[in-house]
Amino acid sequence: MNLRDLRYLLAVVEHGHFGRAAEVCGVSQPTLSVQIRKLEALLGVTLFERTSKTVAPTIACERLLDHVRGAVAAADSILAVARGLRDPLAGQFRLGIIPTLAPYLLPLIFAPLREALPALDVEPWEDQTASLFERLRSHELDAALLATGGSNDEPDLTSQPLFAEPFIAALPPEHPLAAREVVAEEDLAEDILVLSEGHCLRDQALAACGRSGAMGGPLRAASLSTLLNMVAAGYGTTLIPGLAAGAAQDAGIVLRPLAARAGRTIRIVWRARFPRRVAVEAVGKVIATRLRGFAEGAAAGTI
Amino acid sequence: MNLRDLRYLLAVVEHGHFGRAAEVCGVSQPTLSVQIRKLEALLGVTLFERTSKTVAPTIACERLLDHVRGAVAAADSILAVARGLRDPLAGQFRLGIIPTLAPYLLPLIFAPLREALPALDVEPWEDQTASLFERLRSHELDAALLATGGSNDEPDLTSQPLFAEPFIAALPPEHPLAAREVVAEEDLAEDILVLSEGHCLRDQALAACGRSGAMGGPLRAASLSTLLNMVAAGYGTTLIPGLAAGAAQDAGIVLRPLAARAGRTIRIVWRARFPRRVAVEAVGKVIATRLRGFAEGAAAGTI
DNA sequence: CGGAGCGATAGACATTATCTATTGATACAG
DNA sequence: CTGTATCAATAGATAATGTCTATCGCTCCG
Repeated sequence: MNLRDLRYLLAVVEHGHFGRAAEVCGVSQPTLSVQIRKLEALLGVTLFERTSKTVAPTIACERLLDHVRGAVAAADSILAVARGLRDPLAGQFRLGIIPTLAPYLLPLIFAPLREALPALDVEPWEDQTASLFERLRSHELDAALLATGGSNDEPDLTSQPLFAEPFIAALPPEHPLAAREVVAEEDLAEDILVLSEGHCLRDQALAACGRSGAMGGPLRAASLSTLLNMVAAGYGTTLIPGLAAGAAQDAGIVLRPLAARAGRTIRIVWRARFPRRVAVEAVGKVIATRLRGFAEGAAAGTI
Repeated sequence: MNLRDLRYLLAVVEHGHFGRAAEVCGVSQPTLSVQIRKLEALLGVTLFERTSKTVAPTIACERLLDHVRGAVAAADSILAVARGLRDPLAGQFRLGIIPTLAPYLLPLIFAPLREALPALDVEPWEDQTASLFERLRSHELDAALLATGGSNDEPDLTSQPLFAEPFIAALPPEHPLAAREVVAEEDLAEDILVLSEGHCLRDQALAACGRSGAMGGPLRAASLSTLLNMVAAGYGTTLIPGLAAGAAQDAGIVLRPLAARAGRTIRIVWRARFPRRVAVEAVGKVIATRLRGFAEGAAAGTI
């Protein structure tokens, strides 16, 4: 069965005349006659009672009409909805973001995203790196903002760097290192506090100060916010990402630039075959633009 | 857009695999690939994210899925409903019947019709001849039981005689003619009562007794039932159709066979192009069979 | 690095739709 | 009652579309 023939059928019902129905459908009258006959053969039902004067739908035809109209309407709605889905810069866009980035980056990019891509409905999803990779692969996310990778160790995923985020030394006010203008990464190694496992920042912070393992004990913060509170309370030092500087200062923490300028690169990652690459790149561009010049200021301690 | 392609789409969504979906659809894998691509081009939307491992529907595709399923379901329902409409001996059958026949014939044929054509839903419609012709022509009726015609004066209609219905003289008990065994039609002419205009029986009764006009006054019965009451009350005589004999006797009327055996032929009439001719003929056959042998008995006064 | 699995592509072929021209039936006017 | 007009049906040619087989290119995996 063909939707075209169903439209022919409706046209004949509406006009009660093969010739005029054909004209409306943009085909010749014989075409309509033939197709209607085929439809009748397929359905096993006579659809019209034809005379040289009138073409009247049979009772069977009338019984079918609602269903026919339903099918045609559904088909039309497919076309209509598809038309609304054509724009790759419109509709849902599920963006994963790591927890050490989300609370500090999102407030900065929401407004620019809304301005630059008003039709794009960006839905943020906060989760740790490994989980974001999973969700990317299972098509639950369209893209993710991560601080890892960049190499080609994920062949099915593509990424693009958006901005560099320097780390900053975070010290309790009474800490000896707080007296210095610049802090060497290695000097933090001794009493550094880190996030719980699974946070990429944990590994990066340890790597930056030259430690391979983590310090023991229960003092592994589950969130960066908790970590800041712990530092402020004098439990130790830490490295924080540049965008968290404001929150750290609010917590009463002393910030110092790092001697070797350790940091991380925030990248946007997506499936290589994701068809709305333009949306990914548009979102990436908005973020990169918003964060332009941030790295230098943050690294220099200018918050 | 094509329903076939929508089914292909659903198969790919269901199986997440072009090859298996193709197998299910009974076509080759390239066919499916091509048709899906065409559909994507038509809709302007990428429907699947393909890798060598997986075929995942895009968000746009998921947004469309409900509508696609709706269209396919509607198409299937067309086929299903049509299947139920295939039998010409099933479904609605609107049968017009003239008022001087309906109340006496219907009780006789309901049971046989239900037995012989259990799936046929015969809907009787009582109206005068002219009105039945109109409704036949406007497709409001599928067939009609009439006592007129039979010739080819209605080129767009066809008819078939079902049974002969003799007229019977109906007399008040005290009427002089009631003394006779057989009444001559002409003897009724003097004080015959007839139905109001529009009833074919009126003209036929007048013609049978050799009168062209009707008798004046307010005594034109609107229904045969009224006419019988009037005769019983002694207002005059009349000719009644044989099937009404029972009702006439119940009213206390004396019945006598007619000398010249005047009568009418009941025919079933339908549009020449009506596609369910088999249904018409089946109904006609049931009626004719039920009334077989009736004419002789009625004419002889054996009720 | 080679084979297996998968979707995409190319080109031949088959099916289906559509067209023009015509027929046959019917209604209407002279 | 005959010619004309109208309409759907039919025939045959042509165009459009779908489908097939064979093959490619990519990716993953041993």
